[in-house]
Amino acid sequence: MSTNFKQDLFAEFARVGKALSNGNRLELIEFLAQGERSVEALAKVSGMTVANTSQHLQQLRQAGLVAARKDGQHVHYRLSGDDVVQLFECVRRVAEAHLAEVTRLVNTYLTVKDSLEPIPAQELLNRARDGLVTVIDVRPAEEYAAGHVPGALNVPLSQLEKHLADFPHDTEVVAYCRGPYCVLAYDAVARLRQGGFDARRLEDGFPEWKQAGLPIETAPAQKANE
Amino acid sequence: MSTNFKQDLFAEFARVGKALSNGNRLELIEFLAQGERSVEALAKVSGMTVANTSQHLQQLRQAGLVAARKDGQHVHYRLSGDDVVQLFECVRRVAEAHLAEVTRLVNTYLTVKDSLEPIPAQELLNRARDGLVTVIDVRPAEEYAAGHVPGALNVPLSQLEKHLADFPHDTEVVAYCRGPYCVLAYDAVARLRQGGFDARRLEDGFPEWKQAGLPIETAPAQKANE
DNA sequence: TATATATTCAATAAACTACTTGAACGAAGT
DNA sequence: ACTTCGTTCAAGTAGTTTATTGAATATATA
Repeated sequence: MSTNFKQDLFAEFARVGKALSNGNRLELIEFLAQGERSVEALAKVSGMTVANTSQHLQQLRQAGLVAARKDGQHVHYRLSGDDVVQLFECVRRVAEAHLAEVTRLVNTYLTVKDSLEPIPAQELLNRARDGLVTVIDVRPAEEYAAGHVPGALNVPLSQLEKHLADFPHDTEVVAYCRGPYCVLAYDAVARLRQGGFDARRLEDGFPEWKQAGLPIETAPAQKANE
Repeated sequence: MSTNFKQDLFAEFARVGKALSNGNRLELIEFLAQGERSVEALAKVSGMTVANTSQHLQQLRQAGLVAARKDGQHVHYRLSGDDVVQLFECVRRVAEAHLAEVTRLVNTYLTVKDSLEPIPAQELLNRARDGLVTVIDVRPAEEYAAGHVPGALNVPLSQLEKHLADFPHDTEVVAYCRGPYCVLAYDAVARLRQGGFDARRLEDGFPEWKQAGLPIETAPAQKANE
């Protein structure tokens, strides 16, 4: 009886693990870490069919990781708490630390990574206070609107080209996006450097920034495309 | 190509999730959080056959969560890092917070839980410094030897009865074991209270204590069964 | 060298998971 | 009432995981 308790309990814990056991679901979690999303938006961004996406969301919900809100004919999913972001980051950190294949992948695809010397969050915060740096958020406008680093300009990657002239050449430009493995910021920094800017990438992305308890801004403070 | 990177990467992360997707494996992780163990010991404690245990350990190893050391005819497994303990605790916390079934199970089996008012780790540390409390570690001797709360007496549950007379009636007695859902400390506190002692349970167990960065003692300081 | 012990490997059946397809449902707009 | 749209459900197939069993491997002991 008391021996069943533990097994039953751990079987419940395993439901959380099971929810994390599929790459597509992890990708959904990562997108949901940016904010609430409709099924369609999640399907589009993850490259799955809508039906397939719906089923995965169902599984995430049964494991308690996401919650749904119905609004008209749309259903908006969101992570059920900040602890889920933390859990995701825990998984990522363990995989980075102990799976050789992860480091191989990172080295293969992100060869630039080392040469770009990412800037730690705390350091960016200090410099931004002194106005020594221009911060740009290269995520889509909706993700920026849901929350961003204070004072950051929203310059979606697609519009970077247009706004190159707006950036100062005398201060450093720091770009960030969805997370440490989101390629948006990598591409942005590469382009900026090509244009002669002193550009760097923020270590990690917005969810990690928020998770670390650093200040955030939810109102769209500045738009680069005024 | 850059789109494959993310999928490949997340598929790797999912291997970690997959390792966590089975209750038996989670139980193995919990035991390994106490220290190194042989396959046989793990099989015994988890109630699985040795072959079955070996296979699950294999999977944990492929996911990078455990590492093995061969010593004569024994193979000793251990967690591959403290980050794995943290990951396990993350899973547990999320399950506790978002799965109704977990709270139901806890309320069904551990009805005593609320009435025992567990003592937080930091508070215990403060009181122990002032000698206001007797701390007992009710885990088996080998787990105690691998690390324990400084100054704690090792009184395995099986020997509690014998040593009841050794405990003081004028100071509080605090018991701890493997973790928040390990029943050893519950049983010990129940027995002690029955004997008229002022007994409480430490919130969480030894792995959580260690994980919190609190001081630990590895040499067997005091034995209750001298 | 023979034998016991600890662990892993291999083969199997039963159970489960992922993805696809097409239909069903319910809310909004015409 | 009818159509459209976003989402979910249901059924089917291919592939994967689990637990069991018995054999294989390797290390120590006699």
